[in-house]
Amino acid sequence: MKHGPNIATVSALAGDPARANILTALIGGQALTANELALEAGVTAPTASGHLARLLDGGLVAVAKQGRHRYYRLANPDIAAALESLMTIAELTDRPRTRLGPKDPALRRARVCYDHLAGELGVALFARLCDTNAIALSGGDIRVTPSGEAQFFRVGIDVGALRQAKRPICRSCLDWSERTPHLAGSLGTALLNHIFAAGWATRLPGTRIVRFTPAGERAFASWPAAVGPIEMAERASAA
Amino acid sequence: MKHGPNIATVSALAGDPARANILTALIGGQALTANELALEAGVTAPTASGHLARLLDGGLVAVAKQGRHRYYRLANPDIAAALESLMTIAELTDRPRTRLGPKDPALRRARVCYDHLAGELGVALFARLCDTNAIALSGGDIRVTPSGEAQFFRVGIDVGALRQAKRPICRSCLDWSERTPHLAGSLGTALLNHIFAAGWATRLPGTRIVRFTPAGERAFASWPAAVGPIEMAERASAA
DNA sequence: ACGATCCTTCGGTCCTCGCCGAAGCACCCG
DNA sequence: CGGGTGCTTCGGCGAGGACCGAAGGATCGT
Repeated sequence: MKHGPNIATVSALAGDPARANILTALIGGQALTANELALEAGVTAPTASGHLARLLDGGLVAVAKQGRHRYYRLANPDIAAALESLMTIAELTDRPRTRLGPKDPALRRARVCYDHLAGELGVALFARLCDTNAIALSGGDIRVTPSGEAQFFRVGIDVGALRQAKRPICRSCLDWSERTPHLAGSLGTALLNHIFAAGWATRLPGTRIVRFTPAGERAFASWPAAVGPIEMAERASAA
Repeated sequence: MKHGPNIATVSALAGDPARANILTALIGGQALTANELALEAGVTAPTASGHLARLLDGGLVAVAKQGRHRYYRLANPDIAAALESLMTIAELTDRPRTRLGPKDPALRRARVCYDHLAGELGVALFARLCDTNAIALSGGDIRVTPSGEAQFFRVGIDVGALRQAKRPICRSCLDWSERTPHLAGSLGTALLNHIFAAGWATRLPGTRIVRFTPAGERAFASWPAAVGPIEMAERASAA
């Protein structure tokens, strides 16, 4: 009567409002202390502590103690992806059609999804990478094409180096606000890091919101630049 | 302090063992009666009825009354996709490393995911379609290529007709046993229907298992169409 | 070494919710 | 129009667990 993995235990963990708030806060990607999470969840410290112990036991979060602080974070990027995927169906099924707060439009525009970019701009980036053939489907996984690798190299991202790590380079992550995928994986992380390093955007403290400067958004809109035929030839002959 | 859709309500619905069993049973794709679901969940009829009322209210399932029977089914294919995605992380985080029953290998081999094929063979099919350039990434969505459309047409699947419906043709769905996507959407449904119509496989009654005949599996292995020499050359030069 | 800060464990209260048996509708059949 | 079947509602029981205040480690600063 029951086959396959048991959904119930995991769902029950995410099913409590306080724990859901904690998990949602952690999608931001940065590790938070128990007190910060208690505040975020709207419960007292002891209550939050109990919840965190449960999440830890369930394998959804991990902890790193540093002095008298304990920094909690999601156990791995897949958890973030699953949570976003849960949000997509919550968005559909929630009865009180999501009373959207003032920050909501900004969240939908651009936000952090654990360690990569999500929202309209995240989805747009993904679409751009597809349209310029920088990435392509390959046997159920997403792959960086040779021309894409050259593109990324020109803007300072070394895909070859990313290949060393065991973590997947490209992974799709379903965007809850756009209902279409955006790019996760180590390449997604590298791209987001570049956006911050270039000063195109900053994080709104304490939220997942990514705020682009006007100039930054202009630069981002045609990034990474498509490789022209001349550069292609140069690069080919150089290699 | 809380932004975005509320995960908690949806997760709480899936967080009860009885309800989780009900939902898992419904991933099979066929609508089941309240009594069948009660049996599946291991609870009495009144209890199941209460759970179903809750799932209905939460928008996770839909019901169609037919005579004195009430047939319950998942509210839409996206729910099935989200549930499979939940299974992927349940598979990772569950403490008692998934005691696999006797049917488990068959489930992993090939199973129904609401209305399309999942498991090893489902993932293999998806990979084959990518490798033969029948489908490709396009702006965050999966698209049927012209050559793919011709391929499908040859085996009796009219993609043009599928385009009439508002339902997306291609959609990726994360496979919990393979941890890599397989094909959902109306094309995925059409492909699965073809598999049954051709007599290559049958459903094991009362389960999600799809049992291929030896001959059927051989035919399926190089389906829809072997790559012609011209396309092969194209791919070779591209790489 | 002392207080301050962060976090957890403990004890106790309260309430939600899962569960069943029995009764009540709704519908089909003879 | 009764009897049988499928499903739901009702009443009551019991357990799990969410919550907080207070107290107990652990660790830093001075």
